[in-house]
Amino acid sequence: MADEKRAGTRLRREDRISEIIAAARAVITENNGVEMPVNEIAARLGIVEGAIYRVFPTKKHLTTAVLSDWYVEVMASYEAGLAAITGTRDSLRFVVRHHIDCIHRYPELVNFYFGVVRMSRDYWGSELHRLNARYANRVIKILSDGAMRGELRADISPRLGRDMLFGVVEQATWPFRMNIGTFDPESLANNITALIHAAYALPPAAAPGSEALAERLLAISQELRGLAGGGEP
Amino acid sequence: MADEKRAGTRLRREDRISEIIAAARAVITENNGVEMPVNEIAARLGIVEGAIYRVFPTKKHLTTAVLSDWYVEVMASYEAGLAAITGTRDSLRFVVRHHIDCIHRYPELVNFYFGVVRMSRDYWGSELHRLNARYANRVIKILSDGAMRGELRADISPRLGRDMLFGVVEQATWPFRMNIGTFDPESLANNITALIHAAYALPPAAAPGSEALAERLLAISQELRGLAGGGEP
Amino acid sequence: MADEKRAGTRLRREDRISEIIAAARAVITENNGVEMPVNEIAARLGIVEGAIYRVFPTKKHLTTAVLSDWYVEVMASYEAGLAAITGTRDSLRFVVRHHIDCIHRYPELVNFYFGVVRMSRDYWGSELHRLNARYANRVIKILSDGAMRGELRADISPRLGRDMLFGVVEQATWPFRMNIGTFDPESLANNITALIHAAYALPPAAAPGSEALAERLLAISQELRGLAGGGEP
Amino acid sequence: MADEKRAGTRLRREDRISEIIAAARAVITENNGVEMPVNEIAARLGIVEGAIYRVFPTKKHLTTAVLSDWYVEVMASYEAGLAAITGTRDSLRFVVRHHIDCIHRYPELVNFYFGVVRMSRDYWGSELHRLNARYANRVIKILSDGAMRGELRADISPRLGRDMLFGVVEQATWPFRMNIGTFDPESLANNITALIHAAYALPPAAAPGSEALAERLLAISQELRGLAGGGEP
DNA sequence: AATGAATGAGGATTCATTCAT
DNA sequence: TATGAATGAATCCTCATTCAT
Repeated sequence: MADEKRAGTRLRREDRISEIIAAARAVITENNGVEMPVNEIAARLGIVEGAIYRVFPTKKHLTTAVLSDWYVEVMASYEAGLAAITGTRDSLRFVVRHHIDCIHRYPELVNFYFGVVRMSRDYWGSELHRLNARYANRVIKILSDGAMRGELRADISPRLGRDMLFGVVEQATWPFRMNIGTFDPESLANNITALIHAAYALPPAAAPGSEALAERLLAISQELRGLAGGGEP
Repeated sequence: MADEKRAGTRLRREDRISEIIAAARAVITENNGVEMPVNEIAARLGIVEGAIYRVFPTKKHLTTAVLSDWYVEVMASYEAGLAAITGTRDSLRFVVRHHIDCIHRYPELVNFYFGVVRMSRDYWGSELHRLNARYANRVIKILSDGAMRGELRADISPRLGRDMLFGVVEQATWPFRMNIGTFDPESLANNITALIHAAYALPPAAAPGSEALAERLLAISQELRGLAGGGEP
Repeated sequence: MADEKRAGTRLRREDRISEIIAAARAVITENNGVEMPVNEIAARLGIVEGAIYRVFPTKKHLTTAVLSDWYVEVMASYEAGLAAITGTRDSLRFVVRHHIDCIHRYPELVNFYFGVVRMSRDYWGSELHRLNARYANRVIKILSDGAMRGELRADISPRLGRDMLFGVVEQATWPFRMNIGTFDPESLANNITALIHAAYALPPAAAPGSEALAERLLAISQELRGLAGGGEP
Repeated sequence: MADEKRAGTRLRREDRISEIIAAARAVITENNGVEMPVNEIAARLGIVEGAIYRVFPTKKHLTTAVLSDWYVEVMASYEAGLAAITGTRDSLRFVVRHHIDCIHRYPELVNFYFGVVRMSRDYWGSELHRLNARYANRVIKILSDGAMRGELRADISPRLGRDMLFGVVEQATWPFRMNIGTFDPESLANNITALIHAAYALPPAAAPGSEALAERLLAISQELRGLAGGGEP
């Protein structure tokens, strides 16, 4: 596991940073996202713990580095993908699918984020919190744009839609993240998208094609038919 | 913090158990649901740690006792309330409201449950997991009953609805649970209920007057066109 | 395991003593002779630990009671059996077989005796030590009687024979006592008896008919040769 | 007991390891081979317990290190000595003497080995068990070589001889190891060697000069003498 | 005579962080 | 600048024994 031979290799500061971050990520993965002991990171690199503290003054700094590094990676495809999509529903679907895929690929990092980082005292206002907001708030934008264009309901805050989206994904993938279940990304994404979209669809009262409307159109058409004096079908 | 005076009070086993559970709950609360050190519990009661281990063989046993005790408390009003409600939407609303109120009253216990217990290796299959399932699966029943009665869509698993409900509540109450925000239980419950209900409402495709209605409107419009005598395309 | 209902049954002191001893023995067995926690004894009887300390002032007293009780049991058949045997070899065989059978039936108690009791600071001079001496010294008697009758060598202390006998049995049954092997009492007893007997047999130098006998045979053969009148080499 | 002055001395890892092993050995000795508390080891070195765990992940690792280190020390003279000896009896004697000397020099370590290590659940198959087997099985080789050369009996497993040898030494040195007696290594070794050798000597039935045979030969020679009518001796 | 709650002195182990070299 | 040994404060847990009731 540890690379016993190369201990003490002198690296440029940047390389050492990336190396540590990569090792830390591996350690998180190994520990199922439950913990990230500094000594395991050092052991994995064949360096001593002190060497890590020379680069990262605190474990929290390292943690932040690891996760924001990961965010950068994840954000790239996320924002690029979103940029190429216009429709409301397609955008939602993209976000859902992207998030699900992300969990599918990095369940341990996600667990770490959910269980350790997000739970900590000073997460609020931290860099990671900002990154997460940037990630999550794209959903707010999609929903509020949809509302502005008259496609989606405007009576319920898009923030709640954001919470619903990430909440349902988090819950639905829990057995998988706990190693006691699996899921099919494709169908899960489809179903969640359908639910979110339906939840934010224009409410029945306003939608063309509600039952009441149908009745009224029917009535009108019969009246017209009567006016026209036309024969039976 | 500790009640220095009453150290050594001789209690009946049952009373000691309740006392320890209560103290443990207080310690969880004090620690914002992040941890529950045994020594703090003992200190709070003015007893030694060993006295706790005489009653609970393991910290996990104590944890389970604390949370299942809490579940019992919470379940009482939950199941009673549900029993008194019939309609799908009302039932949903009740669950949402009840869950939200529960978080509103016991944010630290909820944090503890989410961050510590549910994250642990052996939660799956534990007594707490069963209790939680009993709590959560009422939503599945509501949604599938609704589907069976033709009120709700049947094309998406009610399990996802359950995940959506608890997921959105968990997300939406996060700032409050982290002590950095507030929320209004009433309006949050209303909005979430509306979203869930809309999400599981019969989708346009299934409503009388979606495809079928479109066909009929087409036919009517053509008829009208005929009545009007016009010949343009 | 514990007899939950009968807690607090008021017993005559003697009955309580026997009960505790029996439970302690069972606890030792359950723990493979490694330990004998007082709380397990109490739990097994459905009484409290204090009740045990009312009868036995100290755990050591209880331990002694358990083992001397066992010794009494074992001694009965041991001394009766020995009384009925006269020959040196048969006596040895009886002791060996009896000891082996004892280990075969009570491996955990033997482990407890070997590993816990015999290792303790104050075993020397204790009641158990005396009992053990009484048990073991029968071998000394057998060997010294044999020596006095001229059947066995007298040049090596019979104490060493005793140590050899009990030592070899202890070693040879170790895998069985550790739950990682088995043994056949019959053949093991036979072999050990043979070894001990051979070890203490009159050594060639002392036996009528070793060196001396050889000399005499030589003389006789020469005499015979003379009688026969022959002259060949 | 603790060397208060030199606390915190910064040592090279290797030196620290040796130091800890040496201290652990001293602690075992101090405790008569009954226990080896980690805190006493740390106190003796003027370091904190954690410093020990940085080097030995587990108390069991430390224990193994201490004892295998000791084995190495003991093995050196053992195997060298054995290599220089050829005869069966001399080899036996060497092993017995070596083992006795070992107990004479390190009674507490031997106690620790017998009472703590060998009694533990996972001793079987451990490194120490292998080392011990290597040590003990030399006796098997000596005895089976002797049997193959026709010097020793082959009808009883040499394994039993090994058990007899180590068993009798363990028993015979017990009072010394318990600090309640002494012994003379030289004569003890001689006697034990004699016993073992006699035990495995070719059994009387096959040996020239058994008593019965001697009697019969005597009878025959007298008869012959009578027949010959020859004069008195 | 009996109960059983409570003690207290350990014991092994973990881990982020510091600091002498 | 880099090393890596050492820290120290926790943490969970055990168990023979005492003593108030």
